[in-house]
Amino acid sequence: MTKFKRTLVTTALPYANGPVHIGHLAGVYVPADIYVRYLRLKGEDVLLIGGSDEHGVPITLKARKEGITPQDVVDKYHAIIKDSFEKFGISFDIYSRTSNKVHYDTASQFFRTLYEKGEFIEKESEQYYDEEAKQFLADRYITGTCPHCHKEGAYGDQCESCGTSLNATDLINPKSTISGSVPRMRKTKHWYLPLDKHEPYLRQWILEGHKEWKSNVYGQCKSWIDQGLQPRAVSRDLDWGVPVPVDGADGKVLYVWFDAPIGYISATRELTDDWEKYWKDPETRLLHFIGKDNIVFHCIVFPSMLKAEGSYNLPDNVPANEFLNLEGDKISTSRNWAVWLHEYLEEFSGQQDVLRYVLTANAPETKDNDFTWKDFQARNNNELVAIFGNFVNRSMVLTDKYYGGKVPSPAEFNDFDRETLGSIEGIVKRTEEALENFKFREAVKEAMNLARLGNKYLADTEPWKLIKTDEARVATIMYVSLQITANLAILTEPFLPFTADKLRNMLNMGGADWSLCGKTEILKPGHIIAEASLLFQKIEDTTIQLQLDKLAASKKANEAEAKTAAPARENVSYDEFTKMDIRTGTILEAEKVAKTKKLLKLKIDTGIDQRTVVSGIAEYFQPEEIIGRQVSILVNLAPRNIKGIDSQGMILMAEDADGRLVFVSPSEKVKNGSEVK
RNA sequence: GCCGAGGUAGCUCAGCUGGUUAGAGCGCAUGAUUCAUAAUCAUGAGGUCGGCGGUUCAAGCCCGCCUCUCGGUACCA
Repeated sequence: MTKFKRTLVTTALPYANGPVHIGHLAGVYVPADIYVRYLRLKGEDVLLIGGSDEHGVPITLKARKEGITPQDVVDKYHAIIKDSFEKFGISFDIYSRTSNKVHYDTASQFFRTLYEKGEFIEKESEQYYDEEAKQFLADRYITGTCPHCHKEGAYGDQCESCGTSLNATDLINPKSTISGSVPRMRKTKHWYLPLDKHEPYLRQWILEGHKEWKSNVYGQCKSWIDQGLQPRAVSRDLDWGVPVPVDGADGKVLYVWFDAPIGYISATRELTDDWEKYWKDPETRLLHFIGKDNIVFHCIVFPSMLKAEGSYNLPDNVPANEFLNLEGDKISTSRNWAVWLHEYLEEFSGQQDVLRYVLTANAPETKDNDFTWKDFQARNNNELVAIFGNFVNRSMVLTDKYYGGKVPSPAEFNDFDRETLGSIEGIVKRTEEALENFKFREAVKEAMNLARLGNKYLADTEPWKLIKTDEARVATIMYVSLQITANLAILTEPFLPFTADKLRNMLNMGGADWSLCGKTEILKPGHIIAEASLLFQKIEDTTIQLQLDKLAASKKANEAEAKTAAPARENVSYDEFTKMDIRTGTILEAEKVAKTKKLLKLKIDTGIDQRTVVSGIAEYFQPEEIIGRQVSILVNLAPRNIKGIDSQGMILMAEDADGRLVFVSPSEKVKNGSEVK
């Protein structure tokens, strides 16, 4: 750390098509905020940069669906997100957005520099074009029948029914969602960033130069680099985003992944004229706080961009976290399985620090973690209330009772006093060390140990007994207790800023100064402290139950939705139907296709012949259990080679709401080759 | 299948380059205590460190095989 004079911390830009939830907070913003607050308290030069990511196709889709403009969508969510962060005390130096003019300028300029340096490859490819709307169609703008499960309404990039990721060109009967017309293939030109060109550098820089990165980050990078990097398109045919700033690029914008990380730079520019010092001076340390889904962008792609540009620093570390689950299930925006920050702020008004604490103590630092309301309650009641809040309250109430709220003059310290005061420094040191290594879970636990120390000190010295016999001794005890309390008011500031602030007010001690941390005469004898009020409140079972009920309702709504059958497809004529030759057949042999997860190779007696069919059912059936089974098979489907095997036909399956596959078979045994009609 | 990250006490997690009886917090039990939001403090119970095999004087840590979870990737006619 000594080689750096200042630090620039960026936080992943939340996508402005919805509000933010506890997963965002736990993985990125709370750890970044803790880190930055700590550095600031130490008087270091540090900036915390954030902003909303406001481009990309999902936002345009959402706008279309709601009949408003993309700008309306991002305005709405940017405001909600920004407000949530502010209220949770995420101390951004700036929280900006990528629809700003500064960002357009910065991103264009960045693109132009790379363009002029010849850092891009130009490639032409064929893509769907909507002739009515006169625009190219992003994958998401195309719907059609899924080539896998044959459900209608699959998107060009993914079928939501079977979950398969698709190429738009694979869709059967593609349709533009913009005009409803049938799109045509048309040539289009795009620019690509040749990541492969940067591979040797990345290999050296990360795999040799940054072995200290977290194992999840390092391993992920190694995996990507070893798999071989491909050129990545940096532009798209779309009208929402930063226009590609070269001639002949009408209707093209920067692809969102290229545009978004430049948002970090734009935001810094917007904040200060001195921005280059933070981005280009090698004595500045660049840190990206992100979730694990962003590792490849921040460790491979963005550094390649910065390297290609030539004048920027590359990140010194990328402390990425894993994911937070909620009550055992993946957090999901679309399924409304989340604790939304704007809702928490209303339902737990004034209790931001409780959530900050729980998310820090249980942060997904090394693996995915689970957030449960029961744990939330327990940590509040047993740790914040019982250990921290209680100790502070005890020392202050006793001081008030015995000394009218005035810090007493200590008599001589005995060994136990000295030992207690002496161990403060160690706690501070261990907290600092954990913080500097991005081990926030450990850091907050260590900070809480200071309150534990206080409770033990009081229990062992028992001033409430001594007050009757040895007043001088009590003065010393209260003095020591108050010094611990004062230390807590500084030490907990990065984690629990609202509480620490309240505590410092109670102690009349002004702003936090980290250099006092570990000192044992922060509050001088005679100093007047204010009246004690409780730092934390107990959370009752009923409050927790309310939250659990809310989640249960969400789950129920999801289930109801899953039960609704998809609407019927477009009518077909009888002739069209009879083109499909479906027969009954019997499975003679079955074996797993090597090196695949889902595929079984089946030999079917169709009554006409014996043929081989590859079927994606291995996740639901063991080969031996289906031999002899009668099935329905589409026998005149054009053959296709899958994993080196010619598959001649398709077994018909019914898919249950949970994705489980079930054979569609005759209810009684019939002759093989019987027609299904 | 391949790549990556994990699998350590009921729960959440530490365990440095392999080295004495494997640790912490919460929960649980018992005792102490009453200044404090029935909070606190002490003590204790509880683990074949995912499984099997190997290297070593010595393995949670190294090697091989297997298994489960999460992520990436291939595959689903």
